Amino acid sequence: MSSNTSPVITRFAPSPTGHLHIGGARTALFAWAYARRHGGVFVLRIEDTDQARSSEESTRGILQDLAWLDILWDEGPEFASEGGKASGGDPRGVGPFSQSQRLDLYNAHMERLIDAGRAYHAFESPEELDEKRKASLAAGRQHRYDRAALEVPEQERKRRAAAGEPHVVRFRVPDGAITLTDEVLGEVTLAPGEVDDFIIRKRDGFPTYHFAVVVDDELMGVTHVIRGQEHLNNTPRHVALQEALGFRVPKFAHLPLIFSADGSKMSKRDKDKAARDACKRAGVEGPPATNISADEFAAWMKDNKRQLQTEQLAAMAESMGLELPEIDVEDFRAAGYLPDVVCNYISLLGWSPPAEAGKDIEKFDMAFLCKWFELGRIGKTNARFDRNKLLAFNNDAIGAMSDEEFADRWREWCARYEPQLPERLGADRFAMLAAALRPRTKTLREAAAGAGFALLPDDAIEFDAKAVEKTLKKNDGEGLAVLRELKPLLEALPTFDPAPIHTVLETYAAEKGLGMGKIAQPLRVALTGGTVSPPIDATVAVLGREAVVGRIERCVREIGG
RNA sequence: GGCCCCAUCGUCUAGUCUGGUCCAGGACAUCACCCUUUCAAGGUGAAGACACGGGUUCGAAUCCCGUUGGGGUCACCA
Repeated sequence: MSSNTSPVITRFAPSPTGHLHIGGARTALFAWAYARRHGGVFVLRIEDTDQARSSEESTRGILQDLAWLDILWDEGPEFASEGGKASGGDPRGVGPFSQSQRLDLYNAHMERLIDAGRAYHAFESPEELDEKRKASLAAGRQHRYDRAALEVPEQERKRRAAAGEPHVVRFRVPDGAITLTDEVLGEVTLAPGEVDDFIIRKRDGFPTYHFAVVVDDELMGVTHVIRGQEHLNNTPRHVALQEALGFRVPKFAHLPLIFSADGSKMSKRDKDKAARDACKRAGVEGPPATNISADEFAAWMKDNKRQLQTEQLAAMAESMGLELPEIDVEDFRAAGYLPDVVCNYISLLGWSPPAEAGKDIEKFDMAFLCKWFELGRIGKTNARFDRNKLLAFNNDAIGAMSDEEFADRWREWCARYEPQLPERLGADRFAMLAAALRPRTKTLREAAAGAGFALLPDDAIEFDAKAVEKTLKKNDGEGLAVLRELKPLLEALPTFDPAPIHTVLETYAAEKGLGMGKIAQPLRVALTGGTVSPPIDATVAVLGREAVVGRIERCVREIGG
């Protein structure tokens, strides 16, 4: 970086009121990439000024999700990820990074504003304001705060506030139009009177978002504010505040929003919707999970706006065999997507690499993103999230891996979501299965599902009726005959590895003048109960001699009668 | 509803700023065929868009205006 330009400082500032949403992840990714590209600093700040909704647990979850995506912050809460990489810290001494710990800082600047007459105490109750709002609405007027508090003389306002009377602090918004320049959208102007005297300190003494953001961005030296477009209308407030406080005005870049496939804004509600629709389709009348009360369920079914807890929805989905749409970063992790693929895909939502980077490049890694990311190439139009494309990318990434790497990644996934799977399989069979499954699996979860046949006890295999008919009974039971002849051949094999198994099957097929399909399919049904499994030699090898012989015997006995 | 933002294949997008090289390129999805030991994957090919209407210009996807459509936002939430 040249020495005459100030370093780039970006930040991601989530409020810890829930899980990290995939849209939030993209915001973080862009802010991170921009800082990386310019050799700058990426700060993580926790916006927990809403005491009622913020939680420590959410904060931990968000840090974990970011670390999983490998979006690591230079400054912010200290965190050691599972991979052992440390993040956070405060080399410049601009912390703490939780707003709830910065109250003194906010109050100091707030007092300056009040003393300068740019902000004032207001004593109306929330109920009072609510009534005024309703009255405006009923009269068909746009509601704006009427500055009623200013009718109380200044000295009296200060006296009452000092005496401890409950109050808020409002910013006295300057009269003129407010214009800001956005790096993505260009100039945006709000006419005079569009912004009213908004609250900057709540009754509970905490600053509102608007105030805290402005103070923190200044104190932390943030040069580029990168955030979602839903904040665009807030930005004039921030600019007005920055000017009143004598702060630098950072550059702004408002990102287009991410929508669900149906065109609505992607939100946790999508899960409620999917679950509710499923309940309606199935005609469910009582709560399908134990962590939901009957009343709660009934109210939720009736009211499309009502939301259940993530855990409740998960329990419901589990009991109904339902797949909820992925919304949170954690959802994608659980669904078996690779973090680098998720980053690759979401970076394409609203951004594309420049031509200098290469022609029509879509698949790239984090280093590429950091090398080429620029605000000027962020689009203005909202994007729909296309799970199919993400899935295709994930599939391609898995396809490009070595068997060993896939096994490692799958093992890590299993440790979190299916810990019994590698334990019961053992290292050798796990590796063998991983190699067999890798070319035909799109997600790590899918691989786990495909491993089911190897996990079941031999006598628990359920033979699919259609498969039995088609591959075993048809043509006077030619499939069963194959099984009977194959059993001793397989049993006699000196080593039970894919290669010799393959040779035996091929030799047998040649002798009988049969196609591989006539042999592999009956065997597959006998061993797995169905017609879908990894290549037959791998399927046989993974199960091992004992299980193979046992399963064939049982199949012949039960189907052959 | 007020205000603000946006508008290229079904979807994500390249191209728009610096009009002509664009009868618009890529990717995902779709369809067809090939391959095949199931399921996938893979290969080849096809179909598919400049929202509409006015300007400006020799020439507009690209510039201007309007219409329509979509979205965001209107809290003592962030």
